[in-house]
Amino acid sequence: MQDAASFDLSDFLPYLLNRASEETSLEFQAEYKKRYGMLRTEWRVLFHLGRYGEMTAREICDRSRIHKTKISRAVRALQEKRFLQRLECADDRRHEMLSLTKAGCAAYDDLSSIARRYDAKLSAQFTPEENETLRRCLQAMARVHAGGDGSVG
Amino acid sequence: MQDAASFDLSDFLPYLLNRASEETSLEFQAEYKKRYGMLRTEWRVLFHLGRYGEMTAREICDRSRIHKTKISRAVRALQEKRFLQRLECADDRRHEMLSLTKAGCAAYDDLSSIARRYDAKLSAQFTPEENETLRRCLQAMARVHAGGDGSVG
DNA sequence: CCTTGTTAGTTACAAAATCAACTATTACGA
DNA sequence: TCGTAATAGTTGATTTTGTAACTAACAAGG
Repeated sequence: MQDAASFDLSDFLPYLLNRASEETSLEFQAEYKKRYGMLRTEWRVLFHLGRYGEMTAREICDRSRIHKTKISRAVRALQEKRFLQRLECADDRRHEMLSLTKAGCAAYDDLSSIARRYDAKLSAQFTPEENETLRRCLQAMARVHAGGDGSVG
Repeated sequence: MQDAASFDLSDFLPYLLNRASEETSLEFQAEYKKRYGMLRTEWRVLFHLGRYGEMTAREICDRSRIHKTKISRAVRALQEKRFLQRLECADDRRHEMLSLTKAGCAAYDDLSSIARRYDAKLSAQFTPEENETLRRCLQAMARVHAGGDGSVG
């Protein structure tokens, strides 16, 4: 244990990331939980559909890196809440196009505006340069692909 | 959904943090899982004891912000793996002092050196300034207290 | 001392995540 | 066109977590 004396848990990036993630998630999680009874995966699926338009479960998987079983259950839960609808594709009946209902769009509008305000509040404690660096580093580690296209349809 | 068109999921800090956290955890998680059959909480408890010396479950709770039930279960699991031992305090029998066994220390040495190498690898993709900023921002959001004392005992 | 309150830690039960196996549909190659 | 493989998605069994209720030990006031 001697040579590790200089290594503190708060110096370990995965730990810091995890702690920051959990702290910042809590406050926002309360919103979609309390207001819509949503789970985290449900919120994410809702967000993907609201932000990027209709897509299949598979596409949400690829973009979000959430496992397909979680997606499957979240989709069903959102459907039961009448927030999304499924439309079987005629050309390949393995696919189902998912899209938000009116109620789903309303929930998305509501939650995404809360998200934006919360993000602004978090960012406010840092300078623009710090924010820029922070997000760049996080994106590098997260391997986020979500923005890398134009399929906003 | 119109006014949210400018708000991308990859701009949302809690999301980015969560994604970066999960990505970076995976690789390291594989180590303590594969080599010692440990869960994340077990690794953290091990780390706290290895790094900061013997302490009670309560102290680990306070430092790590992990819930006491998780600590309780992790402690039992580590004990069953013969990585830690409990010693009831004579003056207050509600407390138990936890400390690592020889095998626990060995596991800590092994894993913490892997952790340090992995951290170095992650950091290597950024400049020193970026790293400094990244860690400062993360610590601000994580409200990490772990380093704020001298009780290395 | 005996009630009331507090702290440390555990346990029980419900909710959720994970992993593997499964169905249904399409694609491809001999 | 028949058999094999691949893809999309679901379901079930097992783990893991979270919430809340619980036990045990101490503290403090009457």
